[in-house]
Amino acid sequence: MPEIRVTLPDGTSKVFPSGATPQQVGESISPRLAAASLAAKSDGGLVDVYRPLDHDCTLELITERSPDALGIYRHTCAHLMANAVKELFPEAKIAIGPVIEDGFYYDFDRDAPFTPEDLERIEARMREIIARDTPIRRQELPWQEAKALFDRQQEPYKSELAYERGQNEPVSIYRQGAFDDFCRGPHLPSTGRIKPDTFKLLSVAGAYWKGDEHNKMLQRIYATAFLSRKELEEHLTRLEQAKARDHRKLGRDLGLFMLHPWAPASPFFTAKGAIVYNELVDLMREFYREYGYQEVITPQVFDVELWKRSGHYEHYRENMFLAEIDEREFGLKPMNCPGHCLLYGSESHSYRELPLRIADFGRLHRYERSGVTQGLTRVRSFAQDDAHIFCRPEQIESEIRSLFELVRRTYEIFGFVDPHVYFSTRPENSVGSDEIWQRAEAALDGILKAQEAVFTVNPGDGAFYGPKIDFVVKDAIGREWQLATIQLDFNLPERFELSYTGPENAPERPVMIHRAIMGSIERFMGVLIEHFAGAFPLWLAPEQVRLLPIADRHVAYSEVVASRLRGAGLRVTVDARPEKTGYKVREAQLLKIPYMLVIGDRELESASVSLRTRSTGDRGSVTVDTFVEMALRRVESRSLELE
RNA sequence: GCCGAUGUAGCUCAACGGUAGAGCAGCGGAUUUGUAAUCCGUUGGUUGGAGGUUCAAGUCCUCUCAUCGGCUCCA
Repeated sequence: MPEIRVTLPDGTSKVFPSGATPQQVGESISPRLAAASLAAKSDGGLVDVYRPLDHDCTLELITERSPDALGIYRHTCAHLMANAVKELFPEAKIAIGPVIEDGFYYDFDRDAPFTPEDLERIEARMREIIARDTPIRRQELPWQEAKALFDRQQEPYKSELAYERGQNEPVSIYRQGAFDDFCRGPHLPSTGRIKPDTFKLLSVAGAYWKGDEHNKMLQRIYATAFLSRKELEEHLTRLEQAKARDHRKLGRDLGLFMLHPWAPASPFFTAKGAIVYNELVDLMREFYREYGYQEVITPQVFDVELWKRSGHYEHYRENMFLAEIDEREFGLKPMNCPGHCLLYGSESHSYRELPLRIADFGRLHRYERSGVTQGLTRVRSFAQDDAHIFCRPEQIESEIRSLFELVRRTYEIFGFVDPHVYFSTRPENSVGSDEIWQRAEAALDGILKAQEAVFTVNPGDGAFYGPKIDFVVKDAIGREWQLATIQLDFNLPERFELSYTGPENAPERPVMIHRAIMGSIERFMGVLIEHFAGAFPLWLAPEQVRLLPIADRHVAYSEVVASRLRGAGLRVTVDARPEKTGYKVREAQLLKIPYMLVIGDRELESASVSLRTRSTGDRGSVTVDTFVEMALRRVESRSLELE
């Protein structure tokens, strides 16, 4: 009998008869290891524990401790769920069921929708199938046979997949009892290996077959699973906590913004919310002074001639608010760039003026399809910390380098330390010469590498007019939000025939850099609310200090202190209601007001205040001067700390 | 836009097809209070909107609007 040599992770190797399984290899090391193995990794590829090994190879048994374990476990859970659905609803057709970041899902085609009660039944049936401890077995077969099998089972989606995948690779199916699934594997060796209290079905959602909106909409069941009950519970707790810092809930509870059905997806900022909003804008204005930007104000409504010239009428019209007035068609601006091109083009420019950095906080309106809008993070009416830099090609690199610094410095203030960077390169359908694209991409690439930034390349995902860099941060619920964007544009200057006079006294074409650091102020604020769970750093807090006089006789002194603080530029209120201190403290805490100053007889006598911070509670007595000095220092440095 | 869910007082939630309610908030009064809820009283609603079924609709049906979870989209 032929023999094979199996090399283990510790470097040792053993000889086994050909056809030995990872399971058997494991048993030769330790029966406990074999029993704990979910799957195995051989020559870098994942295999089932019962898959015969037929040549010399490396082998690593995958236990729960392995990083590959969770994915395999979840994938087997997905099959288990589909198995249960088919038993309960034989008419449902199975589509695909992949593992995702926090769990897995499975798509089904069925006329009747799945109800929450159905989910409970499915979960219960999954546990029954676990109790049966049905073996799960892999079978490799020619794609024609796989397709024929699924045709017999009237599973059109699986049949289609078998046909498509079979053209390029060998195919396999996994069978557990009467349930067959088209799958690459590997899987746990039996349904009994899933622990019955480690998964949970979460929700039902519509999803198009193959993600194409022209295809049929299927029903997707989202679920999650972990290797232990404890981890599952921790995950569910995290979801609960995320809900508590949802900016839509906090926005209402803290009185920051509201929405009205008559202005769908267009937030109203209250006086408090507007304070936060304007502090964000002021921060950018401060940077603009330092970085040499000039701020402009441009119109909201333009004749569509502008949008035809810019290309928006052709490429962006479905996202624009259009209106016909006086037999003329107008469009509300969705972006500032075309307006800035008109501004640039309205006078002649010398190369000596460049780079020209034109900033604009103008309101933008984009018609977002109903169903895609969300709180502050996806809206129809918003402003960006938008700017367009008109420069010479050789200035691109230093401008972008400086933008990187600006992004880093801005995000640092909020404690966003690791935005993910995406670099999108030239798409198929693009404008501009090869030479200038190469230069643009090389510049971006060089800068990214020089920054030692970790970045992901999205080949061919750039704008048609130039490559772009996006910065993405994660919010409290793990959703990723694109904030900053930097785009190189050779197209609009061409379309608007922009020029400047070069050193040779000849007209030259400027390059445009579109850039936003916060992105949309609305979205940025939404992300910030979640990031801080509503507890804004002092400089952003709408109400920075609340004075809490203990009794009526302390109110007058409290007003004196309040005037002193207001005079120093702090945002202060006095809670003079005849309530107990505990009541006032509770309310101030719930509003996440950074500082509470309790004022009673002792403070009155010593011209002091008793300081309480929202984060650490009672800090004892300080003089008013000491408090003002400390608070101002925190505001001016935009500190994230309160003391 | 598509699939599904939800919509009752400012907020959180009740109400079998049979008289729309509670707590908190608000308002009035009492209380003068030392670091997360003092007590009493009280206002508040075209049950998102429009139709329909029924003796009777918050409840059932149709349409519509908004929001939520996804899909698609997201220069």
